[in-house]
Amino acid sequence: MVKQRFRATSYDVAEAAGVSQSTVSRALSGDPIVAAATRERIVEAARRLNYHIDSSASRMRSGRLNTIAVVVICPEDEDVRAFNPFHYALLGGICAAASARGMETIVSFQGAPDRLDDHFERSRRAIGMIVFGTSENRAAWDYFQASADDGCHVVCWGAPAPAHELPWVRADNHGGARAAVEHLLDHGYRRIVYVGEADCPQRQFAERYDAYAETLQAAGLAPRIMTLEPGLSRHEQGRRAAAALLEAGEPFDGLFTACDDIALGAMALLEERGLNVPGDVGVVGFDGVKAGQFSVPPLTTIEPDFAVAGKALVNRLQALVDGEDGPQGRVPVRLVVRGSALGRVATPA
Amino acid sequence: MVKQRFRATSYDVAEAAGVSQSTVSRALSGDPIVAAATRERIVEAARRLNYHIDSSASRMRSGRLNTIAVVVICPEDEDVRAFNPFHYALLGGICAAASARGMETIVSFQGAPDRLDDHFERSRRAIGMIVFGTSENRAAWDYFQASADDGCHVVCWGAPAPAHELPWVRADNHGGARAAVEHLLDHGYRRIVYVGEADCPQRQFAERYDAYAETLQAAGLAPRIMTLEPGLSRHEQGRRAAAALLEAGEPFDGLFTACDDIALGAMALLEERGLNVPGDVGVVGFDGVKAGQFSVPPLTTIEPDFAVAGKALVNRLQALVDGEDGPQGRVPVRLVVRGSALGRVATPA
DNA sequence: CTGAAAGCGCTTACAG
DNA sequence: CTGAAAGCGCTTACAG
Repeated sequence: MVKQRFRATSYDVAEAAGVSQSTVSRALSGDPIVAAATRERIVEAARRLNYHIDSSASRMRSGRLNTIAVVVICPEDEDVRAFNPFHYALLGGICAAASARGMETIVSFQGAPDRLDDHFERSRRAIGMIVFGTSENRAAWDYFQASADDGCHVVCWGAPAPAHELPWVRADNHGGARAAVEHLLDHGYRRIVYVGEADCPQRQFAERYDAYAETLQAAGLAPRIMTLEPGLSRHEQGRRAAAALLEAGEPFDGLFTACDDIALGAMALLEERGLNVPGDVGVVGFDGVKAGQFSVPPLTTIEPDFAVAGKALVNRLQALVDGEDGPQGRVPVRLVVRGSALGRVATPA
Repeated sequence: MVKQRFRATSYDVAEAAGVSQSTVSRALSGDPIVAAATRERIVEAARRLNYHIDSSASRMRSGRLNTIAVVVICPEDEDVRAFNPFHYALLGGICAAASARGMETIVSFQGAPDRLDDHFERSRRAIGMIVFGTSENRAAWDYFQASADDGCHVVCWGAPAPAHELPWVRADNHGGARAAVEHLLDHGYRRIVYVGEADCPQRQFAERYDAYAETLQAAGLAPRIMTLEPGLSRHEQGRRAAAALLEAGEPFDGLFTACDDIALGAMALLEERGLNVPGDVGVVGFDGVKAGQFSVPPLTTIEPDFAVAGKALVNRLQALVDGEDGPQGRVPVRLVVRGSALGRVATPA
């Protein structure tokens, strides 16, 4: 219970173990040249004195940083409540992957245009940055693109805008969208509309649309897109898109949406208007967010492997820092079948 | 686009500005004693050379750390997908509060018993730790309790076990639970059951139960509790509890649950069994998680102020480090009225 | 208001 | 296999 005021240095350990300070440093950094018996004495003395290597001193002398900065781009108002939970799962995957590689993660949530900050690498706090989050905050993405242009090491999830040339890691959007559409087709849905954007800052959405269109055409069916109203939450965009589809009058019986939040919004509106999901309309989302487990019906979705995504981002950043400009990364996805696209119910008329 | 190999030091800036290195250090650290004209020359030179203070060197020399470690306790299998989104919102609040105080946050997700780690403070990476997450991972909580006993500075959200004596910050569970129960009463519900635990490691749950019971008794009604099956997800616990209530046969028309995920599970089961929420049963949760916005009906809940919670935790940790053992913290909550407790529908019989 | 100098606690050639 | 010594890049008394 006693808080220690005294903090041991490597000199204290050296004295206690009867060796020089440099030998302590070698022993505790795992240098195999140190004799086993010597190492044992040193480790024991360090334990007794509750000694731990001072990270600042070690970093300064060695130049090795062993830290990654993770920047989560939020909406400009920085409201984290409304934030897409997909990004939180990705954050967890990145932190776990970094930890598995013996690296630490400095995490910052950035949104407000006047508070964007990329000092991490310049001040030698981190070897580089992993950036991800909402593609809506254009100012933030432009800012970190500028950081990269300026010599910082930046890797991102997604890569939002065509103009942005950041090294990226993405989901297998093609395979995922194909699996989603095939799932709908297999369950008898034929008039399947894509809800999202085909030509938008969020490149991943465009990839999902392309694979959707290809898969439908391969089945001899025509693609159809319902685009989103800008400036709204994904959920609200989904609601409005579904409403617009009903208003348009053109019949449809399936929705493949650019992300889960859009799907949840669309489902809610369809139910309100008296349509049954999946009996009248089948719905498949993309992201694997937790809320989809609890919706009524539970949402069938495409879920990226968050652990693999985290590893891929960390590896890519390390490679970039090491000067290897490796290939872009793709993260595998899987179809999570829940209740929202289990098949049409034949209705009279 | 050119990556700079050269990294300027304060000596380079000194030379460029025609002053000594110590003056550069003073000017850039904001020491007001430096003449305005000198400071200007220095700032300009630093900008030109793209100079930034080396964080390791600064920390080593000054001893000031300016970093907080944030430990998010996960389930032992470290599956971040199943993780309560409430904790993510709290994480965001903490990072924002730290940033507003000019501090950085090292974030780690810890779950597996053999990978628990509290080296942050010992190795001078951080001034202390803010710990929160699932109360189910007892081994992890015991571990960080031991860290605190051992002299580390630890502040937590909630404080899970009675045996744990960590400094904490908690929601205003009393006020929140009272508001929840009063909302149910105001909308005509009379047989209101608490779903959760009254006597459990999660102290916050106990506080919510106590206020629930008090409020009911003040209205001349009898409290009733339906406890949870251990070892399941909160959602599944909610389902089972609702099923058990139906089986018990004793009539009820309202549920106040210990957290939102329990409420969502309970609502799903009630709907499956043909009961209408809120027409037959009113439901109010606690946490303000996003999934509650999208459930059918949307979940009425008690939401803590995440920004205030983050600030309170950061302040409390700083005070602890400064040797001021201030009072425990309470974070205000607000009732978020959505659709799940809008009133009974009078049904025949 | 500014400069010369010491020193924070390590890692790592270099020498033996 | 181990030790003596230099030095990473700052901050901060001390002197002027």
